[in-house]
Amino acid sequence: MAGVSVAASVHEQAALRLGGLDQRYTPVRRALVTTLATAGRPLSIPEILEVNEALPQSSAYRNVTALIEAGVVRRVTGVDDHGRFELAEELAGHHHHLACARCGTVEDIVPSPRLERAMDEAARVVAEEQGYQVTGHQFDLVGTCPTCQLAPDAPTMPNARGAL
Amino acid sequence: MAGVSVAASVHEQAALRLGGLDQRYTPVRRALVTTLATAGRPLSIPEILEVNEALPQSSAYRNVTALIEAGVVRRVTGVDDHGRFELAEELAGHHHHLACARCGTVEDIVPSPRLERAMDEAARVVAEEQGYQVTGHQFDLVGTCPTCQLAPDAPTMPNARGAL
DNA sequence: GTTGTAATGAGAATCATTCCCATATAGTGT
DNA sequence: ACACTATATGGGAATGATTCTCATTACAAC
Repeated sequence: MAGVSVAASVHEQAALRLGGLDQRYTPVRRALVTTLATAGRPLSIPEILEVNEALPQSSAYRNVTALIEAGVVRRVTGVDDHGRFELAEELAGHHHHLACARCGTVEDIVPSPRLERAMDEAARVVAEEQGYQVTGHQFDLVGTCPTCQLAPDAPTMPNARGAL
Repeated sequence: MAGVSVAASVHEQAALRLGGLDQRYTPVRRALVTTLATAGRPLSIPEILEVNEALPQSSAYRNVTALIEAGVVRRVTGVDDHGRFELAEELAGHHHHLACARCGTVEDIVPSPRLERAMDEAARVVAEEQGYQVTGHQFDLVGTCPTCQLAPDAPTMPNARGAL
């Protein structure tokens, strides 16, 4: 556990999926995967750049996009407009999110199997009624995080425009 | 829109909530509320401008923001980055969304009471574990809409940028 | 009507994200 | 190792949505 404590399978999967598109698993991409894998929550590009100081913005965007196309990463939309990114569920496991309406932070949560089943079923039924082909669902909770609960009363933060 | 078949109570509520913040329920704001109320799905600013041709962009953004602050409108984030807007649940009723991963369109759906109850419960449990104060949830389905299913394979549609 | 406050609209400014392109690097075959 | 070709990189310019600025206008209360 010197530098990176990321399961080897994650990197293998990433390399494999990129390879399928004739794309390489370069150092920059490996760094991105490592960053996302160790974060435990979806990160925005600015947050990724904070962790990888030498990484140019354009490379971050370009490679996150490449990883998304390869199915290694997925984009999460939270309370604000910032794109946030996390490893695809096949690599990180299925889970949901808890977003703070004040500061915009998003955390991972794991729902009960029962709820999960109910949601899957509901998804199928409702979507088929509309003629959609369902490819996934998103169940996100919105609230106020412990930190922001303590803060006096910042007016719902600059970021957190009209969340639920 | 002429005859405007929007429940009077919606406008009353809007006026009331704006009034509470010393803000007026002006013609522009009324037009926005009417547009959103009759759409039946969340609209992006470009879409709103399409319906209200004479409306300047800056007024649209400014007033949507004002309506959000007054609790009349809420922002919805779908598959792409476009902000989409709809009437607050207190005015339009609680519901969820079905988003097309291709073109980004978002439709309203009404889930079963059973699922709704399960989600509320799960929300409470999970959030309390994390010390959050839950204020709401969001259950969105992602899929491919009937129209996009027919299209060969446009790579995530041009819509992702402009209006619908 | 006068006065004060809020609203409007046109355009400038901001900010995240994407695009462009010249250079660097990995992978492959020799 | 050598050359060759495709992909990746990074710096900066371009794009596009959203926000801000400000002079002007409309409304409400006096």
